[in-house]
Amino acid sequence: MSQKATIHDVAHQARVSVSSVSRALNNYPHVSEALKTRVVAAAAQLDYQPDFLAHSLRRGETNSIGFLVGSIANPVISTIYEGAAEALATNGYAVTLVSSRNQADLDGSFLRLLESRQVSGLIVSSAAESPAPSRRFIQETNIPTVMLDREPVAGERVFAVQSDHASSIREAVFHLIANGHRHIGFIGGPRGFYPTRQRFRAYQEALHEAGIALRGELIRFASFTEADAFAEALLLLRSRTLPSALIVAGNIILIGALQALQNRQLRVGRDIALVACDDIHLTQLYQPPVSAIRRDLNLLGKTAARLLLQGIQRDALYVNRGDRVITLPTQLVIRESSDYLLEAAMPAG
Amino acid sequence: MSQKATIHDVAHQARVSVSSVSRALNNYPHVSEALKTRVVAAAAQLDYQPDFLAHSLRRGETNSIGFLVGSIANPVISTIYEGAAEALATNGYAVTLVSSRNQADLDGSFLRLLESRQVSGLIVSSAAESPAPSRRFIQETNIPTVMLDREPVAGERVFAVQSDHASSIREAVFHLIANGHRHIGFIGGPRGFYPTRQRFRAYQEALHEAGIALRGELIRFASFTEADAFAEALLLLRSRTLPSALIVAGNIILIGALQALQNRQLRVGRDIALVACDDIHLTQLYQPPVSAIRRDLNLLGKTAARLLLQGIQRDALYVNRGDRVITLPTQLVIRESSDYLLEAAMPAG
DNA sequence: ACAATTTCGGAAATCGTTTTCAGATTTCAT
DNA sequence: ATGAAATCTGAAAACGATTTCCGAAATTGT
Repeated sequence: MSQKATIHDVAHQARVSVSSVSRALNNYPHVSEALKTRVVAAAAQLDYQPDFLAHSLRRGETNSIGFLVGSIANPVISTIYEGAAEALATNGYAVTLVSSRNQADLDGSFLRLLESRQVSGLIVSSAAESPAPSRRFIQETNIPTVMLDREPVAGERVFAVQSDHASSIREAVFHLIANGHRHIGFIGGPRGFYPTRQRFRAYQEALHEAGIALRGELIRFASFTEADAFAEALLLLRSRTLPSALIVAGNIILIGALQALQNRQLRVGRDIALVACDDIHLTQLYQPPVSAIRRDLNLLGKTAARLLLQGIQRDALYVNRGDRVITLPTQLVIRESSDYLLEAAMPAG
Repeated sequence: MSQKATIHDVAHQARVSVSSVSRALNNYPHVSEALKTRVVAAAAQLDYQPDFLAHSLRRGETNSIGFLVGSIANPVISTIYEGAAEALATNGYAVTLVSSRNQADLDGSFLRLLESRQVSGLIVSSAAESPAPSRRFIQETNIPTVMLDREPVAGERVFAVQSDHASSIREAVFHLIANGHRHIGFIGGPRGFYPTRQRFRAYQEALHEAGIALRGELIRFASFTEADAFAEALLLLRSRTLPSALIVAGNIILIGALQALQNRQLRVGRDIALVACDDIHLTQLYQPPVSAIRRDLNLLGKTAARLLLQGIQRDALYVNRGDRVITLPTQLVIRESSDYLLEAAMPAG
């Protein structure tokens, strides 16, 4: 059968040299119309596609992006991915996706894999935090990198897209307080995890401003598994003082929390108020619908892609830190799960 | 700074020729221990990593897999992906993921993109069906391909992993009938879509066997969007004869169906029985919990990966059709949404 | 008409590997 | 000791593109 046509075949067909073919096809200056049309015709006739590997080897650029996630089965991450992938695809980039299965210790080796594949840029949304080898890698590599909802490491070519978790958490806390709640529980993800830190700090600050003392027994942190979230939620719901409201920081955590609430036979929106982070199908369809903090995940992905492409193109241009971190807004959507006044236990001493 | 070390640097360092380095590192036969240790030492010292592009160009193999999906934000697909990706990663393959955003007309160009990237194999889970250009591509390409839950096209090197939708749908229909239902509605995905066809056929056959006539007004097909599923479900629920039970074929469809049920103020598990396909978090946490057809999605992905790697390795070996299509079991999980007897309208004349 | 400039085309080098080929060395049997 | 076979090694040719370099041709200016 017809082997794949090479540039030599095209050159032969068009009766010109290989270099002329290359120039004509990559529209270089100083190439006559006549030659150009002849070459394009020949290329079309032979259905010539430049060899990707040879092209990249010579050019030193692969036109592909490495994307590291903790788990693509997480709906938040997969939606971000879709946004980024669309923007990247329209710019001619393909993306190599690797999942570390929420095992932070694998991040480093996956990043090295991507580096060895010579990706032109990196988008990172893995679990690893602070003094992890993967962060050192990002700091030291020369590959432009965008971190998703993470504290960006130092580095000229490290960018970040974050969500403004804090303001919506504040809003949620004040919303609950306004509805009469004083015992507001909090279940977060891992403590080292950037969104968890942001959310928890906002929770603390808002309570402090409202003059409500923090109660350690109403605060729990879980890992990234539903099972663990379930266990922590259960512990929380068994604490001496049952909270009248609960803030659940993260979509996986929400699963575990709902399981725990059902297990304890607590009716959401009656026995306990619930506010979730990440507005997913589940929060909208649950009975009663669950208040949630919404953000435009698709935009988040698109923004990451845009930032990365800039970082790749302006190879040498200096970009100051202000432009290297973008924070997108969030929005509290109040639904039945928390939209009621707490009758009992008004501070009537 | 230290440019990346090449094989020449290693050769120089070890005072041997480049070809010897290559042989030593790729442990070829007939290479002396002395030379080998010298080379490994030099390589380690220079932190030498073979250049991926040069390697692939020469070897004619990229050790990467192309993965085409309609949408990775679909939790079923992303779970399958995770399963496949893990198996592929442990075998040294990276995967390039492309999403056609459920636009079947884009499939062809994405497949060509993957081909031009010279992937060693393809896993395809796109929407496109029957006489689509993308199917012709798969039929004609020389790249080993695994189709996920699709009717495989003809071709020596085309494999498929499917789920046994039919048996669980039958079981579901009989379960509903046993509980007293006679008006059982069905909402499927696109008609050309393989899982829909399988499910619908089983639905038809089961009703037929039970001697219940099909009612066209209780059957609807939706596209892949929730909005459309919602619209179709609403139409169904407004039909002259309200169904007492509903089978919902697919997780996106389920979203729309639940919206429609809530919109019509029909209580699941009381006013209407519900059986969903795909057992996702939503079905388990919904109140009441929703009966669902469960399958091991991770295994599905792993199986696809295994099949593909076989197809890549046994380059010339003939594999007969029986071994090219694998069907995995499904399982009906009955929950409160359908686990009750229909009191009214017993056939008591 | 001649020199100076610009435009264009082709041979060859390059990217960093793997692999072929053949020459050199060693092992082994006789 | 000698020839054949087995083992080791290095030079050079791939892989398929891009890019440099140089000379030929065409254009321009005087």
